Amino acid sequence: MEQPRDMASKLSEQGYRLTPQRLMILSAIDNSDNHISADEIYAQIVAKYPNVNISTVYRTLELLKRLGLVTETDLGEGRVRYHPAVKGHHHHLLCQGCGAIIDLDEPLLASLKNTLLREYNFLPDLRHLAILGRCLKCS
Amino acid sequence: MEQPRDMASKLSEQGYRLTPQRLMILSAIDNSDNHISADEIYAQIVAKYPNVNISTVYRTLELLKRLGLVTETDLGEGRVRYHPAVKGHHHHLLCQGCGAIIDLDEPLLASLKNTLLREYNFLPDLRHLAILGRCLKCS
DNA sequence: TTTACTGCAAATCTTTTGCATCAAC
DNA sequence: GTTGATGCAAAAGATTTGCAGTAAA
Repeated sequence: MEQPRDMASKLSEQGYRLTPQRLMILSAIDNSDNHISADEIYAQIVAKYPNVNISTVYRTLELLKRLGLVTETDLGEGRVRYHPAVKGHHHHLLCQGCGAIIDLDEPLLASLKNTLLREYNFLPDLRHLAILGRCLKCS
Repeated sequence: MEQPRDMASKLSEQGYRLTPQRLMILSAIDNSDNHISADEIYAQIVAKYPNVNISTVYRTLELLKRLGLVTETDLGEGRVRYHPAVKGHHHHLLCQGCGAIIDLDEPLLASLKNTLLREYNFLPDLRHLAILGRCLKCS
């Protein structure tokens, strides 16, 4: 199995410049346990490097998306969250009581995928699926 | 089976006023085949009644949501869509190629719901679920 | 040296809100 | 006549963009 090269190497391999801003954005994304939003990335960086701009964060996220290095998830919060594509695709259970985000394993939805293909001729992209509801504590 | 009374009657029964703006908003929602967004409702009304304001649309949608008369769906378009609750809950397949919205029947996801309950102690609210992907033509 | 990348400011887009007026009841 | 609903204008929050200067290669 090939060791996944890190995002910075992939950027420079493709001819994109490795600026300090990009490196900080990459590490913020990579170090985040949960999925991180643009302004969380920004806040984390501004703390150490006060004159980065949030538009740089958005432009970098746009680039990483285009290159398939990060994955975007819309949890219906009115903002979008990102996480590294190499960490694999998750499905998300978002508790509307306490806000907990539970990651779901990929195979669980395989049968749903098959059903949709078979009965609706629809090829779902389940990589960014988010399911809202309530966890045990909150229900 | 009780005949579902229309949204206007329910509003006035609950002591809310039936203004012409509200009636036009209600009929826009009710006549829309697909799920309709706030600015689509607004555009439709302004055509005939040029001095309605979009904030009235938002305030009415907020009210209808609170009363359970309309249902909100976030298809990840950066805006929210609405449809009458009496038309039942749908699950949505959104084709990212051609934009088609395919409605899915409720029972289809029953087994998913059961699995999430059993294995994750999570009670999903599947009423507003949207699944992105590609239809036969576009895949 | 070249030109991709950045910071800044301003624009966009959706949704929300304060406030004085207006109209449904 | 009351008070809830509206229009207007402005604010808010996320994201995008134009532009001139800067720095990675």
